[in-house]
Amino acid sequence: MGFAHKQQGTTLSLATSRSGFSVRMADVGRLAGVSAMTVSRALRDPQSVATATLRRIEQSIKTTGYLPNRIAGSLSSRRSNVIGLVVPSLRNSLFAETIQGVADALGSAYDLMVADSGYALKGEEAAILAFLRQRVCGIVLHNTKHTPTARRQLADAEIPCVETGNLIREPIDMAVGFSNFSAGFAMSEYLIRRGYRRIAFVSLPTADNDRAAQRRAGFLAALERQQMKADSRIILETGSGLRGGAEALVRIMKSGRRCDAVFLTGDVLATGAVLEANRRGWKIPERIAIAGSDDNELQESVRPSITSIRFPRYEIGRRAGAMLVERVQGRPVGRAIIDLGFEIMERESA
Amino acid sequence: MGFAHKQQGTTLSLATSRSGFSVRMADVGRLAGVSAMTVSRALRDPQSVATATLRRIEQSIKTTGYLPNRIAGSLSSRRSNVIGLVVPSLRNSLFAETIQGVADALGSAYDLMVADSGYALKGEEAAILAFLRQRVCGIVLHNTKHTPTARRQLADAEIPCVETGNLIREPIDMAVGFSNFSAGFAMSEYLIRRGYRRIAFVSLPTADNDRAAQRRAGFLAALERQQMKADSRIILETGSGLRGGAEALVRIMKSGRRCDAVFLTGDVLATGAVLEANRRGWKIPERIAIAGSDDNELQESVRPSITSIRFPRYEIGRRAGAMLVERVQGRPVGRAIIDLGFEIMERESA
DNA sequence: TTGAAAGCGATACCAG
DNA sequence: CTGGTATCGCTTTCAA
Repeated sequence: MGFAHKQQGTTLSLATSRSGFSVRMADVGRLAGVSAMTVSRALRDPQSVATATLRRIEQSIKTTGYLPNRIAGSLSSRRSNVIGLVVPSLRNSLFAETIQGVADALGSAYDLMVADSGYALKGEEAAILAFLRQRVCGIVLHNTKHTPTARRQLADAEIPCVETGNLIREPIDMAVGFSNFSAGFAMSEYLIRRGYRRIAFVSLPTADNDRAAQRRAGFLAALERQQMKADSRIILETGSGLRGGAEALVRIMKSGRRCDAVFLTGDVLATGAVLEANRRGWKIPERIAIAGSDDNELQESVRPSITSIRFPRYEIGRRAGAMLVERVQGRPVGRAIIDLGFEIMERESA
Repeated sequence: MGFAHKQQGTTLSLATSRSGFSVRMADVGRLAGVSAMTVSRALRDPQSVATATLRRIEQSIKTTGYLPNRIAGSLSSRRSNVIGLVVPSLRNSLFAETIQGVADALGSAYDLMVADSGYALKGEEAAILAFLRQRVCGIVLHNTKHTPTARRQLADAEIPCVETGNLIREPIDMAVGFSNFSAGFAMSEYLIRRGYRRIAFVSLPTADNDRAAQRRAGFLAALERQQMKADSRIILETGSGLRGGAEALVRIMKSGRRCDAVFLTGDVLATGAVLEANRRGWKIPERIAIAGSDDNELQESVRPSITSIRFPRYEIGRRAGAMLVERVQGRPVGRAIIDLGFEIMERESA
């Protein structure tokens, strides 16, 4: 139900009748012998109030159990303290890292609203509109591809916005992330350096996934640079989850194509492949080497442990949140595009 | 920065000068030849407005790009459309399931604010206070243990509140979850039924974790019922993560105590134990059987696959969200305590 | 079916 | 250092 249900009497019998919920600034002030205005100041800039007054106000807040009404404050100041975050999915632990990073960066001064796009551009657009109606003071998007409407609304709103994940050249406002192209390129080079010559590539469907598409592009670019030609028969897309990785590996091994390594990028594909290889008795990396991405504790613990790319997802969230806060507070932010890079974790599988 | 930065002229040059952000209801009304009041009605209850008027208003909204200001609406109606959710951690995929469930239940009519308690009661209290300041219209807590202050504030606030997870007898308001005691009991009985006689128990530290404590209590109760006495030397607590499970298993195996099965409950402990057993060549379940909880895709895919308890975390979130919405909308909610149970997934490891 | 007036509970701005 | 007054943009309430 709504808030402030109690009767709104004009007098205030202290610390008894009302819950802190329906106490207003004026009530706190009355008890402290000052106006609501002074209470407001005391709360937001204690320095600007005489110490004696401040003490009385603090006491008054305690006895009344006053809880500031941020809705009123936001309306009045035309500025909320809520930040909105849109991720493709709330249940995916990849994004969970970033969410936690953003939350940590906000601290106690800002609150976090979240929504998932359901991996759909239209979903993201809807979430953005909902946030704008709530007059969030900043937005973090996990993605750099958006509908035209979303871009326009965001620009019109004139609130700071950070796009995270796949770095692009022309962010709406700010961006922090890494280059999927570089990541694909780097892993490809790593495998070549290790002596692998017939490398398969597996990703989630690239049609609606610019990250996967760019990693593949990077992968191919690295091959080309080494004068190696890609075998399109062992470049595939697969479903998500451990199963997706397992199936892809089987398809490759049964394809009849020569292949000494597989780079599976995205989600837990590589783990699925390793588990499947273990089940079938295919020796890793002797029979087939395996490399992955989106590193996590599991890839480190499974046997053989998986060589993979680590993306700084938590750090991305933190930086995004921090940049937003800086901007909201009017402080200038340095570079508007931050590349946090990635790291190749060398392990047993490749 | 804040919202509505543009100049607030009194006249409105259509669809040109202003962004939808600084268009107010009155502006929309003026263009449609009605008052702001009628626009408000059209938005919240289209039926109550003449169809011709409605059409003009819709048109006007489109051309002006009007975006309702929920802050003003909430202040005026003394009722927001934001729901607050507190989880121990945002990065843990266990809670991510519940978060997604809540978000899905809210649909597009409500927005979701999240905060993490950092696994601390004080942290939860702080998050609750922040939500109350934002005047959320309902709260979901992932946990049933709270500080006295938190309980009091929540009760005073008189907003609906759902506690999820470990079921308790006396919820602040509503509760949905499962019994950790029953879960521990059930798995214990399962193992006994399968013929195991010397069963070890591993959990995260129970000191600040009522769920773990209750699962252990359930485990012990089941042994007792079978006249089996527990061997306190193989009842341990361990750190979190795959490593925690691995270490616990090693401690048990090297303890010199007889032991034919281990029930590791919480997080990914069981998976860690299985991977460690594989590394050391301890045959599962012949040498040692292993059972877990918090089932996930991984436990199903690892070899041997892990027998474990599946908790309906997504469903819990959904129900919690749905109950909240019902209550916020003033509809009566049936039972205030819902037990969604759990399921034992029989697999190869025990 | 529609509108005018009076809030909602804070903050901005200007005085004192 | 403190207070009065006018908003902020919408909804409630009552009247037409």
